[in-house]
Amino acid sequence: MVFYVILRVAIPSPLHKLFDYLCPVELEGLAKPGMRIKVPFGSREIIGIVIDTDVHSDYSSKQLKTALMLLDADPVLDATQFWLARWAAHYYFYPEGEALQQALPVLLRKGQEPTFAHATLWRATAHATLSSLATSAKRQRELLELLLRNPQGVSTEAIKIEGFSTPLLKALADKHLAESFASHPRPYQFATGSETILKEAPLTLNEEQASALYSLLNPSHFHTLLLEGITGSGKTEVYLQAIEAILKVGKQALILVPEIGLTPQTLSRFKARFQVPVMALHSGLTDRQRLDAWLMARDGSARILIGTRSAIFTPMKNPGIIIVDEEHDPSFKQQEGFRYHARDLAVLRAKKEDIPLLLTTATPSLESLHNALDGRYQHLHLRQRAGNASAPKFKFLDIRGEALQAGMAPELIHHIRQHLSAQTQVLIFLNRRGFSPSLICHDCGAVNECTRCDARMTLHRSPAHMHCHHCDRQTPIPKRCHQCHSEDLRPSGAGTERTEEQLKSLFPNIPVLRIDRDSTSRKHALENMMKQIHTGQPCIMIGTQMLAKGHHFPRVTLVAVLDADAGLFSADFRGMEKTAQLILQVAGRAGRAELSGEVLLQTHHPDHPMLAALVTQGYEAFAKSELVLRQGAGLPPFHHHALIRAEASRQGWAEAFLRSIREAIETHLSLPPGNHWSGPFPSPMEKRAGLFRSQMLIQGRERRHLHTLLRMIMQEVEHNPMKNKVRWSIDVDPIDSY
DNA sequence: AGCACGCCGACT
DNA sequence: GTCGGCGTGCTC
Ligand SMILES: [Zn+2]
Ligand SMILES: [Zn+2]
Repeated sequence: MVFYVILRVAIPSPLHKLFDYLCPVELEGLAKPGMRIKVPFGSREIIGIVIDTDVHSDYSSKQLKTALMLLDADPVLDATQFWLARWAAHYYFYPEGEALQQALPVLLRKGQEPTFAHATLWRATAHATLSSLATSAKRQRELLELLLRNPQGVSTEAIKIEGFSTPLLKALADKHLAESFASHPRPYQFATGSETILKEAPLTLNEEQASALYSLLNPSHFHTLLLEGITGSGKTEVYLQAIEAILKVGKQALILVPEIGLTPQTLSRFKARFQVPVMALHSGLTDRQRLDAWLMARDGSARILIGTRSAIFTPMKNPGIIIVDEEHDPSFKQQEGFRYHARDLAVLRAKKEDIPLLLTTATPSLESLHNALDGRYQHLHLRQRAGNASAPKFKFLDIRGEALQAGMAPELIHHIRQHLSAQTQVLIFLNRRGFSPSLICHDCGAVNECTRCDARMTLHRSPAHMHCHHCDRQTPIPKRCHQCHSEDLRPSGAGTERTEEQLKSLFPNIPVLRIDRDSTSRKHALENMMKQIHTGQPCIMIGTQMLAKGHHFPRVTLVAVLDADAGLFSADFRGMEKTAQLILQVAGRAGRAELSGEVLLQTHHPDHPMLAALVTQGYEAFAKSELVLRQGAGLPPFHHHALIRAEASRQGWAEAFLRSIREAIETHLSLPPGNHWSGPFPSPMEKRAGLFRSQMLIQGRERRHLHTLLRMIMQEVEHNPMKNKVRWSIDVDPIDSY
C-alpha cells in the first residue's frame, strides 16, 4: 500500500472550498502553509496557497491531481497575515483563496519572486565627509548625510522617495562624494542602534494629550484606545509621539487612513517629523513599487507604513502599534467583493500581535463608542483646542417657507457677505455634485430618468451633459421633453455647480472655488485651488465631502451646511449618524487659531431632537441618545446584521432566488435561535445599472448563531438551481443597505 | 470566475 | 458545410 502526502490548497476562484492535491515526492517536507504553489485546476494551471500539509482527503488518490511546483522556499504570507486573511474569509463569507490572494501584492499573485527590483544603489565614497560640502549646499549635505548613514547603499528609488532629485545626486557624484554600484537587495536599510528617528522636535503635550499618550503606551501589550477629539485638539501629535516611542524600541507602526486622507500633505507631516523610512501604500503605486514597499514592511526596513483599507494586510517584521485615523470613516469597509472592515480587522490583528491599537476620531462610530462604553476599549477625550482657539458657534437657519437661491437662504447670503467683508474665507458644504439633481418638464412634470436605474439623471453644465451617478450612464442634455415634447425643461434643485454659479453672480469680485470630484479630476487642479486658499485672501469654497476631509483652512470663519436634513429621515438607520459626523467634520474646518468660527445649518427641522442634541450638547450626547434608540430598536451595534443581496437581468428573478433559499431553509432545517429574518424585498433602488435587485436582512442577537444561519444559506445556495441566473453576495456587518 | 463542450442560426 | 452565439456544467 502506498501512502501519499496530500496538500490542501486555497485556489483563487469564487468557489467556497479548498482543493486537495497529491504532493510530488520532491516537494515532500518542503511545502508549508502560507507558501504559493502551482497546481492544475480544470484545464489551466494556477497559483494557490498551501493551507495545510499531510491532510486526509475525502477524494481518493486516483481522483486527486498532483501539484506542480512550489514557488517559495519560505511562506510568502507570514503567520499573522495567513491567519488574518483566513479569519476574515470565514467571517465575511468570502472564498479563502481569493481572500489570501488579496493579502498579497499583485506581482506575487502572478508568481514573481518576493525580491526587490534589481537596483542601482548609491553610497558615499570612502573619503566623503560633510565638510567637503559648502554649508550653503543644504540639500546636497542632507543627501550626503543620508548616504553616510547608510553605508550599505541606498537605491535611486529610495533617494527619490526621500525627496532628493536626480540632479542633486549627480552633483554629489560629480564631486566624487557619491558612487553607485549594482545590486538587488532591499533598497533601503538603517543600521539598528545608530539610527536617528526624529527630524524635527516634537511639540509639548498638554495634560490631556500626555495622559492619552501614556495610556496608549502602557501597557505595550494589546489594548484599544479610542481617542476622541475635535479637529485641532492635537490627536495627530499624540500619535506622532506614540510612533516615536515605538520606533525607539526598534518597532514598526502601521497607520490606516481614509481613502481621501492619504494626501501628500498627510505624508509630508510624517516625513517632516521622522528621519526613518516612511512608506505610503496607495492606489497610485505601480505593481513594482507596491511589492517593494511590501517587502520593506516585511523585512522591517520600512518603519512607518501609511495606507488605506487594504494596508491592514501589510506584513510587519516588528509590529509596534496600529493606528486607525478617522476610525468612523466608511471607506474602511470594502463595499464589494471581499467586504471586510479594516478597522475591525485592525482590532483582531493588534490582539494577535499583542500590540496597542489607537482609534482616533472627532466623531466615533456608534460601534466603537458602544465598545468603549462596554469597557472593551479605553476612551479618552481631547477637549482643549490647540492655541486656545474658541469652538465654533453653531446656529440653525430655519429655511421653512424661505425662497432659496441655488439652495441658499437670504439670511445665509447676508452672513456670507459679512464674513467676506471682514476679509476672511467662507466654506459652503453641499453633498451633491453637478448643476441640478433633476431636469423636469415644466409643462407635464416628466422627469429625466436613467433608463438603466430607478434614479434621476443629474444635470451637469461643465461639461454639459446628463449623468447618472448610479451607473455612470451619460447622455446629451435633451432639448425637448420625452413625453410631451415641450421645450420648457427646467433644472430643479441645486448641486455644487449651480450654487457656484449663483455665488459668482452674487459676489463678482470674490473668487469662488468649487471643490468636488468633477472640478478636481484634472491633475494639480486641487493642488492649485489649495494654493489659492492658503494665500489667505477672502474667497468662497463650495464643495462636497472632499472639503470635509483632511484639508485645513485656517482663514475660514464661516461654514454653511446647505442641507443639514440630508440623513434625517433616510431609510438607512445610519443616516442620522452619518449626517452628524459629516456636519461636525465640516464644522471642524472653521476657525482655527485666532479666528473664531460660525457654523450655519440650513434645515427644515430646527426642532428635531437629534439635530438639536448634536448642536447644543455636542456629538457625544447625540451619539449616546442615538445608541439608546438603536438599543430600543434592536439595531447594531446591539444586534448584528447580515444582508443577502441578489441581482439579475430580469425583474423578479433575484427575489425568487432569495425566496427559494429562505423557504428551503425554513421548511427543511431548524433555525439557530435569536435571528430575525426579513425579506426578501426589493432593494431601495430596485433597478440599478440595468439589473433588478433584491435583498434579505438577517438580524442576529448573537454572532455565532447569525453565522450558523449564514452557513446554512451558503449551503443552500450551492444546491439552488437558480444560482447561475443571479449574482448574489453576503454582506456581514453592512454599513449601508443599497 | 474561467474554460470547454455542445447545439442551433447565417455566412462564405 | 463551418464559424461563432452563449446556455450549462465543472474545477481536488
Ligand atoms: Zn413634458
Ligand atoms: Zn443609471
